[in-house]
Amino acid sequence: MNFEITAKCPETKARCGLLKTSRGDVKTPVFMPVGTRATVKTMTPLELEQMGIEIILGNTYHLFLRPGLEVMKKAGGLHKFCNWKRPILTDSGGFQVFSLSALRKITPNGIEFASHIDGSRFFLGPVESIAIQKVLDSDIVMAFDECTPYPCTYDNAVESLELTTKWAQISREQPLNETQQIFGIVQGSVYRDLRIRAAEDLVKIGFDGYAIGGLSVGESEEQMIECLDWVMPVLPEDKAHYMMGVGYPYQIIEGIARGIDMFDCVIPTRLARHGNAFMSNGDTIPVKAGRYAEDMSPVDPECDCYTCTNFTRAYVRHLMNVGEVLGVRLLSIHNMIYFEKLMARIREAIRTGTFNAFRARHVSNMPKN
RNA sequence: GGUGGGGUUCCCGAGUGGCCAAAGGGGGCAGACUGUAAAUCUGCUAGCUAUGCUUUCGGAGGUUCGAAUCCUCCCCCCACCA
Repeated sequence: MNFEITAKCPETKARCGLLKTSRGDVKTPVFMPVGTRATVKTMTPLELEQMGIEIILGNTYHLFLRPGLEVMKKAGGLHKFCNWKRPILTDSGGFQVFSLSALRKITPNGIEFASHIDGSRFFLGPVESIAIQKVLDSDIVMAFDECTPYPCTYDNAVESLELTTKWAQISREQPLNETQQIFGIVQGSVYRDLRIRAAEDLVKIGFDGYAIGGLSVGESEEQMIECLDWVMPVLPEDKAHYMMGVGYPYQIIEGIARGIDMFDCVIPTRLARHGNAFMSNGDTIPVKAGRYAEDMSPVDPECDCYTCTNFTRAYVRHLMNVGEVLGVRLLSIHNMIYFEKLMARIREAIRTGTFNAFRARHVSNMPKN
């Protein structure tokens, strides 16, 4: 068993668990920082470890293009290359099918990409993606899927899902290193029957864990939650559930309430680079804005991270304003710790049976749309 | 002292008779960001009693229906020569 449930919320589907990998266990619910190009932008592995980060992401598409497989082989895999000793989950490149849609051509066996760097052509399908992830030697491999865009007609969603399911089967059949696990990805856009069928087909194939993809691509908050409500009852309870690409704190909390164990999102690091900081209640403030130019209070008065205990909003705003990299780093440190501590608080709330109350306190932060 | 070049909106800088409140940068301000083509992108940036009017292109005059653009004088800056 690669997943063990250690506590359950009496009122919701939330649970605490341990995701077991050969490079260590991961306490869930977990937020996984995104390290697309073999780095969680601006952060050192030591800093991440000290924050309590137990698993990060890497990306098949980006690492395949640069530095390329020869370098990865010579380095002895992604862990050694970037000196991260804890688990790594690699995304399959399926999201790039979505985000780089202008540069691709879909075929039955995969995607013909024009590299966003130099335009050179290459092919990425389930066979290629898994083979690359085998070289990367990530602990959790993701099946190669097509991240369906939104909006999407029913017919297009059917067509897309058929490919994703076929590719899931092929992905599952590819050889992996002994220590590697592989997760399947539920697509199906915002259509109930497609989402349910997608989940059922993946369960039939049988994966080490199950992800829900194709969310936070433009659909409403309600639609995102609805998809979880359709899919979660179909997924095996004793496997890890991963909500891909999500999200904001209130979205994470709602996901956990529905039985999600794993999340990843660029939000903490990207917003940091763009000058925004998370507050303890889940809101963000634009620290780089002129209104903070003379604000001598900490970025978040309730936070005890290195940034908040040593520097003022005025200083961070100044650094951002003049383009000093330290501003970006200080905000990245703060936002990363905010997310890690949010997850720790949630795990504690689940263990002590107070998760639903915790959740209620965060509901007010949900935007109305 | 002589010769040449130049002074433009917060800054740099384009414009050399009407399509100019004046390109483009920068700076400033606001917003966006969800399995990272993102330390990025978008919008606004003279004033007003606002489908129009007022002030603005070193200063003062002038030519013209009309001037940032042409003419005269003045002030200042830069380069080279003495």
